[in-house]
Amino acid sequence: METIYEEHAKVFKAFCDEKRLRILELLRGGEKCACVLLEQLDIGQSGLSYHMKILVESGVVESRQEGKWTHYKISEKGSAYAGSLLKDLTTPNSVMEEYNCCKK
Amino acid sequence: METIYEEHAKVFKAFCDEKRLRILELLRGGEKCACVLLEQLDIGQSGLSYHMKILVESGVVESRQEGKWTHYKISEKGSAYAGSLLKDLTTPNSVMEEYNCCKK
DNA sequence: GGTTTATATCAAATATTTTTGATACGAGGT
DNA sequence: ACCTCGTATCAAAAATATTTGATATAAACC
Repeated sequence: METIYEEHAKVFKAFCDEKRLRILELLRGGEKCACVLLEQLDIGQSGLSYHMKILVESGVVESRQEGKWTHYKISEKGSAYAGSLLKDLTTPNSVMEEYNCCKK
Repeated sequence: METIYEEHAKVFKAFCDEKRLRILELLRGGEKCACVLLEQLDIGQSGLSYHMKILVESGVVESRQEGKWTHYKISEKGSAYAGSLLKDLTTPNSVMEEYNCCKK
């Protein structure tokens, strides 16, 4: 089992690595097959596979199999979820009472 | 010097760790002094300091010194920036031409 | 001046992530 | 069937991140 924190962290892992940000940048240009990503990035095949797995697991990227090729694109739904999660995580929670320990 | 990718990654590091997500959750309840965070979290003093530094550097949290105490709160501006950055990083870029190598 | 208290920084230990090369698997083509 | 090609997975190495305890710094109080 996974805590809710780990689950949330997984979403943002997509954006925490230079290589993955480069991949996302390429995918902003539209769906790409792994071979295109491979030739644009300074990265090996197994490395790409590793990062694509993290991206897909974050929900921000979705993959589509076509014969032996895998195509990747940014998931609108997943991105929207990440955005609204970020908003949730940073929006003041009015239910909780404000209190301070150490105001003199 | 830092690449734009590293700079962006830094922002989202705030959300990629369980401890930091817990801290953000506490800060959603309003500004907190480090001592309050320390007693709520299962974490040592230097560990808290380490995570707060990452949070502040991400821009999502801001700190305020008051005598010997440090108070932390979620930065509205920083959070908004993170949100819009996330949106940018996942929004299709119409300038770039779509192309695929391997459609048979 | 000293003492106490809150926080930051350092260095070492530990844990996690990323990279790399080898191998396995599965889909097409022959 | 075999061969090739694209991808995933594994295990080991390398790189980073996190935790921990010790020490340093700086503010407030005596």
